[in-house]
Amino acid sequence: MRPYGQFCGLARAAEILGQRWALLVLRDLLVGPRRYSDLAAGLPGIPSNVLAARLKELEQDGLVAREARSGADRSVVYLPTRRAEALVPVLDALGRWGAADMRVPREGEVVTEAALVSSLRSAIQRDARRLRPRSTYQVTIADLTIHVAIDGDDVRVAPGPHPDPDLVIATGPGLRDLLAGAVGPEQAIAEGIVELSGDQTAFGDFVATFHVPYAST
Amino acid sequence: MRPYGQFCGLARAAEILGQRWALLVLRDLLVGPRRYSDLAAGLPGIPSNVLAARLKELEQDGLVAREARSGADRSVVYLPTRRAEALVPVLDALGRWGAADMRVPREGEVVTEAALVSSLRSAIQRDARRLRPRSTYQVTIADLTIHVAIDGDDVRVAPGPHPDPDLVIATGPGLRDLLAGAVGPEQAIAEGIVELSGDQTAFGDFVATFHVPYAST
DNA sequence: CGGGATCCCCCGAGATACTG
DNA sequence: CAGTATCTCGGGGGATCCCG
Repeated sequence: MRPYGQFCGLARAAEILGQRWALLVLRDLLVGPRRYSDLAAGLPGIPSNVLAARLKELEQDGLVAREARSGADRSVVYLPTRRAEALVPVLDALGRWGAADMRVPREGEVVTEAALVSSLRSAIQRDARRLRPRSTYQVTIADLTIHVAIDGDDVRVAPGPHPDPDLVIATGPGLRDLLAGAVGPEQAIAEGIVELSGDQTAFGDFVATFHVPYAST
Repeated sequence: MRPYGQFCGLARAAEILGQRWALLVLRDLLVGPRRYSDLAAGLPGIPSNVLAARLKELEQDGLVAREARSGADRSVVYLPTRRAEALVPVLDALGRWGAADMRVPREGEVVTEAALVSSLRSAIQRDARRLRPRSTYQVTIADLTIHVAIDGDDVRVAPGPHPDPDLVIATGPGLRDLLAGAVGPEQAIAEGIVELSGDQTAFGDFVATFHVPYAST
């Protein structure tokens, strides 16, 4: 990591986070602890040596901790430190900014589990008017499944299915338009952007809970 | 700019802002319009070809606009677009995060005008209790001079001297401790971290207006 | 003199293979 | 499973040159 030679917080941040793949490694770790091979699988295209180098650097910079699990499963697990967790609101803001002119996947772009979870997390509107105080959702895109559990102001987004979702939503990249409000809930249903099963009256609540606008101009 | 191949706002942001020097070029432009040579001078160590390449890419990405000034001074000026301005709160947060474990300059690190202005801007506490509703300050570090004008909740930080400052503050990298609250106003005076001239009673107001904490642990 | 373009060198990323 | 080893290649670092 070549230094910028400036006594400046932004320059220091850029030295760490400007490294190739660094932001995405952190994004994945901030969704939950990951093993080396989890990370490799969740970051299609990352060269193995680059992943190893990033993890080593991020550990040295105090953002990532290695935990060697003992016992039957003696794999190595990487987890974010408190310093990395302090980045969550920053990465959320960065992600929303980047999403502002992201409407349709480019050729060959994929959606990963961490991308989906962190996108929805960054989109949470805690003050949204809700139809119901508690609700649970399961969202599927291609072969990915995540879930959302809302309890009052507490909104949780996490990987994997939900044991007992009120509503199951199957969708695709068109979800982006829905989050931006460019497509309303009824229109999304009508146009087949989403397929619902379960308590369909909860869908409005789901849509109101998340928002990531498009760039104004 | 090699794509990450993920349909994800953070990945899109990383493709643009993860480029070497990109964040610092934007930081400088967000302080004010700059000519090519202004940028080169404000970013010590940036290779000329890299600056040219970044500007071209940032223009293509819709973050930077070129404006060819006509008339006597027919220089080219670069300015941030609205899309770049939407980054201001994000870069502020990033800079504060980076500053959280930045206490002392590393060997050879310098302070630039844009670094100083944007650091102070990101540190503004709009809800700070003030001794006086209006006040103006001039801050000098080495050969750099910037100024601050406070009018109620309106706090402005800009390059250059102020025509009629209430208080002139000469300081150095020790300003970092002051912003973090690790050193109080009186202590800063006593230890020679700052040298004041003018209305010294305004110094407490100045200190209360800006805050960038150190990392907790 | 401002605003770049060009050249060469080298590091770090990409790709792939291989090992404890 | 968790990396290291090796090779290639594009882009950055540094200096110099060029053009209006």
